[in-house]
Amino acid sequence: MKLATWNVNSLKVRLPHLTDWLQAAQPDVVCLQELKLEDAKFPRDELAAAGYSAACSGQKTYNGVAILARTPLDDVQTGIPGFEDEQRRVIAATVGGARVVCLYAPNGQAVGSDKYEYKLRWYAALREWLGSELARHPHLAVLGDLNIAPEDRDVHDPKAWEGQVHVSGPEREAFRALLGLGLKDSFRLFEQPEKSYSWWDYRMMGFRRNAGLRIDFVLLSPALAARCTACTIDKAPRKLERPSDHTPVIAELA
DNA sequence: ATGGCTACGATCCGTAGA
Repeated sequence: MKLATWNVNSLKVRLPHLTDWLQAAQPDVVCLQELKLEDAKFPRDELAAAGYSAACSGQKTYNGVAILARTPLDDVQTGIPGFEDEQRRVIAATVGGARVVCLYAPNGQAVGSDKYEYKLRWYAALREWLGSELARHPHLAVLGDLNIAPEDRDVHDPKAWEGQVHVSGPEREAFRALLGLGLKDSFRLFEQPEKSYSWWDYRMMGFRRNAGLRIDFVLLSPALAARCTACTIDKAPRKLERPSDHTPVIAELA
């Protein structure tokens, strides 16, 4: 079983890339972020033709998340229970015996800003919720754009980024708190190439210079981590014309 | 030099992303 996550940065613009990639990569479950479209405009028919059913929680212009699967999606839930939020950042569903949580974490804009405080509050609520989800669902997979680079090796230029949003101490603590629940960063279960990233700035030829961050993750509960045989970053879609600034991350489960 | 792209929804520029 292949589980993947991809921040597509506009599903409308990236739909051709997505359908080509589904064909090439053959994932079983795909978590998408930054759809930037309302549910009424979700391309359900095109994705069904590609062999995927979908659950989505979209909004105009900003945010928006979806889960695609080759098999039916059950018990779909949106948002973090008890955390009031207009922004569509969270969707969960049961698929193939696993509980799958798809996340688009807040960006945070700048350390100390209102958006940064919102990011930390969002993470505090997320941690509480995922703790109870882990107790309820031993087979839990948490995928998405977490907008935190957890360690310096996940940052192309740690000196330049020091103290900035995405790498600040409180953000890294929030990430570690998820691992503290028992979730495993599946990418780090395996030998990986140095300077592996999942996002590159559109500006300054970020991709060509490999000036990136690793901010997209497949986190697995202990039971699923034990079944994980690989986790890879697929850079192919980032090389296309008009790419998303993020590229897919894929975990394989035996 | 705090910019540089890209998407969006509004106009021919502002907001947001990371």
